[in-house]
Amino acid sequence: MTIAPEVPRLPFSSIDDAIEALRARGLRLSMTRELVLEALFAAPGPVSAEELAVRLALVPTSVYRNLEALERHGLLRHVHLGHGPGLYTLVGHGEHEYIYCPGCRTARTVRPELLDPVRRHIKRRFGYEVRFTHFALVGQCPRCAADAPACE
Amino acid sequence: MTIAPEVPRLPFSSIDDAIEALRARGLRLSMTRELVLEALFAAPGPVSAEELAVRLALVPTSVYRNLEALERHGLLRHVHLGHGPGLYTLVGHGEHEYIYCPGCRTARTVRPELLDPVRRHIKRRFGYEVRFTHFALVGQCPRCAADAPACE
DNA sequence: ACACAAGTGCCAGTCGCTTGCAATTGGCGT
DNA sequence: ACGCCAATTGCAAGCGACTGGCACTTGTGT
Repeated sequence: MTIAPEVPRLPFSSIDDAIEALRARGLRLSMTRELVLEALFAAPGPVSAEELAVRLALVPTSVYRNLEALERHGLLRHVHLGHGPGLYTLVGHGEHEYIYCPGCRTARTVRPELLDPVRRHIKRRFGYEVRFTHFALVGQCPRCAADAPACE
Repeated sequence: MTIAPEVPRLPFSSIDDAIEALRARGLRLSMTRELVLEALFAAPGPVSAEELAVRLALVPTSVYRNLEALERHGLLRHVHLGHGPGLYTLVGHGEHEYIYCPGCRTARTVRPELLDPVRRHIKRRFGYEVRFTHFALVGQCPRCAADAPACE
C-alpha cells in the first residue's frame, strides 16, 4: 500500500464520538473494533498493530484489517518513526507530529501548529501542502549532537 | 535496521573517486560492487535494490549486502518516498532532496539549499538538525490539490 | 427473529530485506 | 607469478510487517 491520500480527519474527544462517526460511515462496531478503539484511546502514544494484537489478545490479521478500515475512514492515522512498523493514533485525540532522532531512536512530539511556519514556507516555495503526519521529521537531537561532534 | 546515523558524506564526481574512497576504507572492488557503483552512477534517479539486481542480473542478497556496505561507508545513501523499498543514490553525484505526493505517487527533487531555511527554523525552535534525506517530504502537489478540492 | 453484508479466524503468500554457511576471489606480500 | 586469507559471493532459509482467500460468524436494519 502507499501513503493514504489525505482523508477528512474527524476530531474525537471520546470513544463515543469515534463510534458515532464509525456508524455514520456504515461501519459496524464489532467486539474487536471496540477493543482497538479503546486501546488507542487509552494509549499514551502511537501504537503498532502488533502491539495491539498482543495487548488485546487478538489475531494480528484482524487488527491489521480494523486499523486499515478505520484509517481509510479517517478515524485513525499512522506515522512512521524511522524504519519499523506503522504506529497508529486515534485522530483528534491529542494530535501530534513527531521529530525522530536516529541516534537515540526516540521521538519527541511537536504541537502541529508549531510546524505551520514550515508548511507555509514550503507551500510558498514549492506549492506543496506538506504534512509531517506520515513520516516523522528525522534529525539529530541536541543531546546526540553533543555526544557525537564527529558528524559532518 | 534503523535509519543510519549521520555518516560523513564523501562527494564523488566520478566512479573513480568512489572506487578510491572505497579502497581507502578497506573495501574490495569486486565485480558485483563495480557493477552496482556504475549502475548508480549512470542512473537518472534513485534506484531500488531489487531494480539493481534485475538490471544487473545479480543475486539480490549480494546487491543488498553491497548497498549496505557502501552506505555504511558513506558512499551511498537511500531515501524512502512513501511506503516501498529504499531507493539508493551515489553520494555527491547530484544531491537532491525529494517531495513526494501520495496522490499521484510521484516525487519532485529539491535543491538541498532551498530547504536550509526550514532546517534553520526547526533548529532554532526545537534544537534538532533535521534532514529530508532519509524520508522524503510528503505532501499534496499543486496539481493533486486542484484535482481533489475535497480534501480538508 | 431473520437475512445478509460486514467482520472474523485461519492459513498461505508477498515484499523487502537479513542471516548463516560453505565455496570463491580480490589484493596484498613475496 | 604464486599463495594466503580475509572480504565477498551464492544459496537457502528466516524474519517482520503486512495482505489476500475463503469458509464461518455476527452485528444490525427491518
